[in-house]
Amino acid sequence: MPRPHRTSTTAARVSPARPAVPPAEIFRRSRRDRASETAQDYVEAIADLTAAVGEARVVDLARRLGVTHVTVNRTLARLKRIGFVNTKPYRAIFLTDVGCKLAEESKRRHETVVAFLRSLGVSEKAAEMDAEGIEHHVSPETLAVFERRLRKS
Amino acid sequence: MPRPHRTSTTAARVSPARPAVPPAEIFRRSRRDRASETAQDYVEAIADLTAAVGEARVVDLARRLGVTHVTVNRTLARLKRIGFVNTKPYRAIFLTDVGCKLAEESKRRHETVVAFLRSLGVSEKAAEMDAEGIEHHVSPETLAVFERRLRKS
DNA sequence: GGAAATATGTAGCTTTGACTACAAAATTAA
DNA sequence: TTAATTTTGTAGTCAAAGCTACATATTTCC
Repeated sequence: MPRPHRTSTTAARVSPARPAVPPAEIFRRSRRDRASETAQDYVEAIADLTAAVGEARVVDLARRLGVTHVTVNRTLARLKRIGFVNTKPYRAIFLTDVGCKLAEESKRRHETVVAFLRSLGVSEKAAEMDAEGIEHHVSPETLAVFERRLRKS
Repeated sequence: MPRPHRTSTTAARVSPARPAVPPAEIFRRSRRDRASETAQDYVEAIADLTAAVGEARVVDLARRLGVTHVTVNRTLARLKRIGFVNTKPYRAIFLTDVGCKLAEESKRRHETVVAFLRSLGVSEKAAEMDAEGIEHHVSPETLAVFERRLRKS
């Protein structure tokens, strides 16, 4: 016979554990972040390409992001629906004002994270690699701490 | 009339840009990381619960992770398929040796990231929140840097 | 101008992770 | 020993992000 059931409340009380930071909330935020990661990667790539070669096109994005052009198309459709980009069939992709703002924020965050890691002695390669994942999970508070540290060094 | 096409190679050459770290590779790794995040979150939660209350059960995991029990069930099926957990209907969930090892690594990484952020002056709440997302993207090199810094302080 | 090359688009499939609604098993309590 | 509660499981849906294969535009180049 299996072990006894415990009521929700009891179970919660039984594990007072350590620092006592909300439980599920943390994971919920983490998941929310994940949902916007793709959007940020795309608008950033679009901004970069536009700045570098004058326009962002599907193939360029596909190459840059390491996915097929089909995936790019599908994702762009979503970004258009959300209001981050403007697209017309067979034309270059443009950011909306909102998308542009997001791209700038993302870029700033990305650069801050890279610079911070570099300042700690992390290699350029690792800093770039890690930053790509980390940047999406850095809260304003932590970002401010990174920036302060950078100014000090 | 739309703009001229450029060949792949040309496009690549046109943007020598900054540090010159591979392009698509970075995003590919980032996506790979994302795929294993869930697994790590689950095995860590299972290990924690087992340590705290003697066993990990579906409802507990659901509460902890902030999802429904259905989601937990589906994910556990995948983790079982991959070989991280052992489950039997209506029984508690156990980690395999492999799952256990992963849980330990994850926990260590998590704690290191939290401690490192705290040492910089980030609040406990923000440190916990950010670490949950960040930990999955910290390379061994960067982790080592964090640890070295912690020992120094 | 027309053929070849390149880019873009569409159809259809897969996996993951999330959900609601409903059904069945196990535990607790009366 | 039932009845109520709680837990677990199952069916079926959805959206995101990935893919291959095929079709259509556009550009380039001879």
